[in-house]
Amino acid sequence: MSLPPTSRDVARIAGVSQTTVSYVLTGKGAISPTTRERVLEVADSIGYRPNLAARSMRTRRSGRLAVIMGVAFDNQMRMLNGASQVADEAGYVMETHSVEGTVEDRTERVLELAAGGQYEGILTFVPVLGSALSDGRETPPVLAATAFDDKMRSVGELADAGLIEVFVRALAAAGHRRFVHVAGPQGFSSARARQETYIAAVERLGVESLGVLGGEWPPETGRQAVLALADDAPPVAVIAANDDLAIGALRGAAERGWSVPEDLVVTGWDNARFGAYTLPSLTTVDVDFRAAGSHAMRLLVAALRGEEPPPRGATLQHIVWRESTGSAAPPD
Amino acid sequence: MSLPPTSRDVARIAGVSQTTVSYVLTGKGAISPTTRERVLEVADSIGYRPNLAARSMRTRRSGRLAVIMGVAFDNQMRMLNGASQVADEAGYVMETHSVEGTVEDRTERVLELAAGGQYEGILTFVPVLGSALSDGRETPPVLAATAFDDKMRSVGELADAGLIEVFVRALAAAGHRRFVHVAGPQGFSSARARQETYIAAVERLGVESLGVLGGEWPPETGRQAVLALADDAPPVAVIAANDDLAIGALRGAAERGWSVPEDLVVTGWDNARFGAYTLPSLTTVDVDFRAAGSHAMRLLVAALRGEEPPPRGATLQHIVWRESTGSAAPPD
DNA sequence: CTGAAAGCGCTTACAG
DNA sequence: CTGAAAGCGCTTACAG
Repeated sequence: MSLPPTSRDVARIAGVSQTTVSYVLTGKGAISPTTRERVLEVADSIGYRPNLAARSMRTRRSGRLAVIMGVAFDNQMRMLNGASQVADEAGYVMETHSVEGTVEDRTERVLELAAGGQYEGILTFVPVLGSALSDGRETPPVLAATAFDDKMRSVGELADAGLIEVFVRALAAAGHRRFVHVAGPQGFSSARARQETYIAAVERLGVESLGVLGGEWPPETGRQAVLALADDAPPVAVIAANDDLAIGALRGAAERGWSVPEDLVVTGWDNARFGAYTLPSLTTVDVDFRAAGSHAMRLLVAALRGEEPPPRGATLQHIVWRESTGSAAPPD
Repeated sequence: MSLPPTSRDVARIAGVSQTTVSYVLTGKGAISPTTRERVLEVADSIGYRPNLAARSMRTRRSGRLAVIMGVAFDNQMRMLNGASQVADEAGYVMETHSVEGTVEDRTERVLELAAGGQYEGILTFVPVLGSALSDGRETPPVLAATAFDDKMRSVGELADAGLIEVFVRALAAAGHRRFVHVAGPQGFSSARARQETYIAAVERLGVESLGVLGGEWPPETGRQAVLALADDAPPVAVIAANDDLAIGALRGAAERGWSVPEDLVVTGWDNARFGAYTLPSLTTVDVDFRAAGSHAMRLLVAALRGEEPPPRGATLQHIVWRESTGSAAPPD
């Protein structure tokens, strides 16, 4: 139960000053190879590891970046991967914090973290109030990697729902005249954007819409949406807000004896792992969450260095046409 | 770009000592309501927030717990939920760190975190060398919430593969005589345990095994495994190491014109969201990852308080029988 | 009820 | 090439 060794212990044992130990460990100063060797040996033998809190208090540099995550989104893992790699390459350690509660709770938590002096920069994957986000050269910078409502700044790629219109257009071109949207919860700007894009698209193309169903993310919602359709609904095109809803819709169709893609076609969103293996396989939108995470972290690192924000790079979304939409060809 | 306010700033503006500010903010000492009020007001007005690094250095208590995660496992999110809630209730802040690299890299990272002085306890969801784990009353305690190999201590529930034998037994009782296992990567003790349990079970029951295929987690591996079976393999029971492999197997069966559950039956593991909606729906093992996370965190909190480790509670796994195994009844 | 002072474990001018 | 000393922002005996 003894206390962990400090740099002072190393110094004493090695017969040098604390200064020398510090120089050896940080690689600064000019230390003779002999001394250096001895210090390293002692440090290793007594298992010395620097106390990061003390170091960061002194240097006002923690070398640490925080990512704020919600607790329930699988896709965050992929964004995390991308962000983590960029942070690594930039020489930062990235930590993640999970937050729950209301948007006010989450905002408060982010403010605490920002003021806690332990992070040089913060990236949030969950929505917080705009008041918590940086707009200038504040320290530490706080950036959001997701878009949820108009009060928040955001990198925004993930809320882009333009491909919904491409779905509707391509299916209309393939002869479909009747559509329905199975929406996600409207608290998510991604879900809202998809719904709005759907509504605008059916109107613009002059095809019939049986309306907007759903409103939650789980597959059961997709299943129920299809079970709720009128018996004479087919042929109908189901535009689902994500792949979970879409697989639920496939199941619902089978339960009603409707075959896909003859009676019903289905599109999803997210390119979940299972989508290529459903029966029939699922047409969807591949979202490069990893790239979204990378890009968000790159923005943070650029802000940290006072550099220009890097350009967006290639688009993060593209349609993956599979069996659930039959022969609806990509429009080109 | 000005520095954040310190407790010294608050003291100066409020016309009191730093001591008084500290007492007000920590709720210790006996401060008059008037003074208390004024300090709080000033602190709020200048947006003061305590520097946690300084506080923790002084108190040697950070109130913070770290969870170490790998980057690629969806199920971790659920474990995190459970752990987070327990930490919260126990009055700790929980942070997560993502680690990559070899087991040595990860071990080193855990050791750094343990020695960094910023956490009162550490829980790892990814395998690390046993040398990084606590066995006694070390500070901070480091516990593992997952079992990967014999060198590591672990809470272990997640590596329990006993239900594989229940699958084999129930399917044999329903008349199945030919089995095959689609394994996960053997670097995971969960995958290895399932494979070993499978091998022991087919042997004990005297049923035929077509062998062990697979060796990776993605659905494509499951599909390939079924495509690799001999034409005269059916009727065959496919015991897959997880649901991703199982949905791949379903797809492979369809591609070969084999119907499920007539020609082929399939079992999965994990109770993924999609499993109730595949065609046919998937028999699987529901794993209460949230409870596993809760329990692991409870163990950590108990260690922190010097209390006895809490008992395991109810089992975390149970079979969910669905369509992919036909009429194989649970052996109640 | 309040304050002066010490010290947590580091790093970094500065002096030699 | 090395060391003595100051100080990062807090908390906490201790004194009054």
